[in-house]
Amino acid sequence: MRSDSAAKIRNLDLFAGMHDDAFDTLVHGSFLQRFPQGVTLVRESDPADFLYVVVDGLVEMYAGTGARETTLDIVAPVGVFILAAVLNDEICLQSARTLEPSNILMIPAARIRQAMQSDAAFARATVIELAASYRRTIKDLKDQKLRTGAERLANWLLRTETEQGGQGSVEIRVEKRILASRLGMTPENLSRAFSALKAYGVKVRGSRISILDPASLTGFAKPNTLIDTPEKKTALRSN
Amino acid sequence: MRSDSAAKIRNLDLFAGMHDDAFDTLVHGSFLQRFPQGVTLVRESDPADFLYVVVDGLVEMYAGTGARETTLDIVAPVGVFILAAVLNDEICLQSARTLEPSNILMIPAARIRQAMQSDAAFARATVIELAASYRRTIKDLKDQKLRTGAERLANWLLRTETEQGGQGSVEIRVEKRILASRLGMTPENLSRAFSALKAYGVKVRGSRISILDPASLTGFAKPNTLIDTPEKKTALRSN
DNA sequence: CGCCGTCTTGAAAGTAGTCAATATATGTGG
DNA sequence: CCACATATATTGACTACTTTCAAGACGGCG
Repeated sequence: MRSDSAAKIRNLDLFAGMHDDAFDTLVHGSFLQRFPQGVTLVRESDPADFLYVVVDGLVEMYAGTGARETTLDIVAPVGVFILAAVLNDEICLQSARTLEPSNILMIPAARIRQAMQSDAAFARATVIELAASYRRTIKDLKDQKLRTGAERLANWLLRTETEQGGQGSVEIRVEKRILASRLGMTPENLSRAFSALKAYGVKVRGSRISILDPASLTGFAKPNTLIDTPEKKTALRSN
Repeated sequence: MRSDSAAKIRNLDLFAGMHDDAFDTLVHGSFLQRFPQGVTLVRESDPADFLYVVVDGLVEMYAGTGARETTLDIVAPVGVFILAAVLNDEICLQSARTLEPSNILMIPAARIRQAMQSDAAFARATVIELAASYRRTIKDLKDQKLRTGAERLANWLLRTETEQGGQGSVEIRVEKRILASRLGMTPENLSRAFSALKAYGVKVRGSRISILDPASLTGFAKPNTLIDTPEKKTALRSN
């Protein structure tokens, strides 16, 4: 593993408090591997044999039933996924595929569970990260149950604008059909939602969205602290 | 605290592995209190000062934005709620109110966090319970994003029939408007969903639902293992 | 009994999904 | 560099699903 990658991972909240030897044990059994775009890393109902860390790239978490399919999360560096399944030695509830060429660290599940036993700091960090991921999912559920598609989009735009530095515009980093799925709607419906937001000063040019009248958009979106405020810890996704 | 209540709590997966003295410390600072029906125990955006254990009764977890409101979970004995908020010392994302007269154990949040530090078995149990709760919420999110209202109801009926002993019928233990909210629909829509399920052998008489043709209902519901299978550990809810 | 809240049913409107056609990108090979 | 093939994005028409509003039915309780 290259040392900058190692440093990245070491600094993850999840691993930062670990003893050096426990961390070394974890990393020794692991693989850092490069995957091209569009590779399925995990399939739902697979046993969780590895904990995955997105070191570089972008990974989509998704799930389906027969015909329908939905995107549950998009994991950016440095993020973790299928932590919950690993900890409880259960099958995965979500599939994962790369949206870009990605560097992925794969840590054997058994080593993670072992580190939980042997390293108290790791156990505590895991609790904190797990709780944060859990709270993010509850927020997603509230977003889904309490808002219309256009409202979800409007609030996503406001959150993402802040996250991207508050420049009054948002760059969509994934295909719009994936954003649509993440927001719980069809691509057609996302297009229409963007059209509807024109009235509140939202202008679309390809993947670049301009927010010309933030006050107006906020008035429509009615953002809610208990849905739209990011959790303190951000470097984790799991299932 | 009465000794049967104490035993109940002691046997919760969350506390079962703890050392006796750590458990005693936890319980000593706690209150076991009886609340009438309809009492709000926690309001969303409150700081999480206590971990709550439902010893007897029934508690609704709900949340809202301005006008709209939705039920996120219904916690039965012996279940825990707002664990995630307690662990991360964050504000609650959900409100809680009693649906029945209930016995509730309130454990000061500081003691829980302290027990996390001092008792490794408790830390591990917390991870397992938290992961299970997290996975349940992901299942809820999938249920919500991938299914129509009638499908959610059909699958809920099949799951609940099994849970209640497989007698070919289901007893709804809460008001239908609360079930409707839990399933992500209006009361009117729940009524219509029940009507739609008549065609698959579902008969409604008050709160008693008969499943006359399980095969037919299953055919409509298309249950999915990755949504409808209960997590191994069940004695926990948190936020 | 009679009041009150819940539950059900109906009609209308709003919201979202499907299907089809067109437009816009993206990428490939000539 | 262009033409083409392919995939994504948008738009329109239609259908399906869901909510809202309103009225009536049912049921529990003083």
